[in-house]
Amino acid sequence: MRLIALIDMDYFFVACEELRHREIRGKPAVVGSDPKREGGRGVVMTASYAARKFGIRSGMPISMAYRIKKDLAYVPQDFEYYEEMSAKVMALVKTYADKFEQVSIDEAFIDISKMASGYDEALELMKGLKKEIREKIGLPCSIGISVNKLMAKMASEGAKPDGIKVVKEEDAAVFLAKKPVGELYGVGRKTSRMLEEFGYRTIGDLAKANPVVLVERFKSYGAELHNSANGIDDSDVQENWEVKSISRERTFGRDTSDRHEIVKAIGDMSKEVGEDLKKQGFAYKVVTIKLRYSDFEENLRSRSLTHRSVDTDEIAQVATQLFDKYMEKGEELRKIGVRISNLAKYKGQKRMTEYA
DNA sequence: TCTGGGGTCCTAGGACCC
DNA sequence: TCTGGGGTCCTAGGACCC
Repeated sequence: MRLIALIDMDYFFVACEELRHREIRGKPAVVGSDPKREGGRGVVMTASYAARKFGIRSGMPISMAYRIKKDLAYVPQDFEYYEEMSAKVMALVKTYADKFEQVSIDEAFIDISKMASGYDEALELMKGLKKEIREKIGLPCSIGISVNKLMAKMASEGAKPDGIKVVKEEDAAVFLAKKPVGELYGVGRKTSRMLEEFGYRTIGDLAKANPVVLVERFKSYGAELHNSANGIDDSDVQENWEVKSISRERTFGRDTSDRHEIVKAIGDMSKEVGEDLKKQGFAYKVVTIKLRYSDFEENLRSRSLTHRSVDTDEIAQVATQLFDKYMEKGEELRKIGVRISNLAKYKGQKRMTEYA
């Protein structure tokens, strides 16, 4: 039997800010853009539990949060600081793992099949990890323990906030059955609406559904849905994960069609993308720009280079060419983005042609 | 209510080659 | 004159997650 845990940091960005701003501890606070800044565009990235009591949620427009509660503590995001804190947490988590996979800035799966011989030992082990994160770093987290990644993730949702939950293999079906389909990992708004239209309201409904019918209705995704609803997931904790793309995007303070302003933004973002590329030692092949217009219509335009490149100046050149070629004249842009992809490790000694 | 930024994975049509 | 498949790459878009 496998034993997998998901460590999920609680309200991570705000929790990090509470460490260095004692005055907001336990208070309603959010990390996100400044609602009083020009335009006031942006969303709540993280809300403290005290803020959630007022109905404030992450992803909510910051202007809406401001309407609900003007005297929230609005803290601007500081990703470098969160990355630093994340690295400290992840270093600790690794010491408790046979296998370790970081899935986001504040979440990681670990395989503890060898470190623990059963659910009880796994629970004791994770209590130790949780205590150490709290004492050495000062941050709260929630931990889910089960027999695969999917169930560990689902268990962690039930552990929040600041808890640990074990879901044994034999209890998985009951644990999932009554939850709405939208709570199943991998089911978002669109799919959950479609599922409900077909009459699948709970995860249990989906689990009992005929898989053949699900495949008819959702193609290959149908089979996956059926497995997930039954708590089945054979995927491994992936240790050697490599980044596949690097991107930056920026929303303008107000919509613009000013070429100078846009090209400047493309240049700035291309530079940042290029710096990341160098830091991580990759070569890239594809440059993509993302255009979001005033009406939220979004277009991607990309070009593949003939060879993999490490030339960071070329990112801005290609991105600007794409912009000039595809930007619809007279339209106003809300957001512009630059991405490089089709990455491969680049080792300085080798000649470029080997990466073609 | 009016909507960020960083990612991943999947699908699908067309081009091109054998 | 009309007709195959298979494989791979390119491009665009969509859904999802945190």
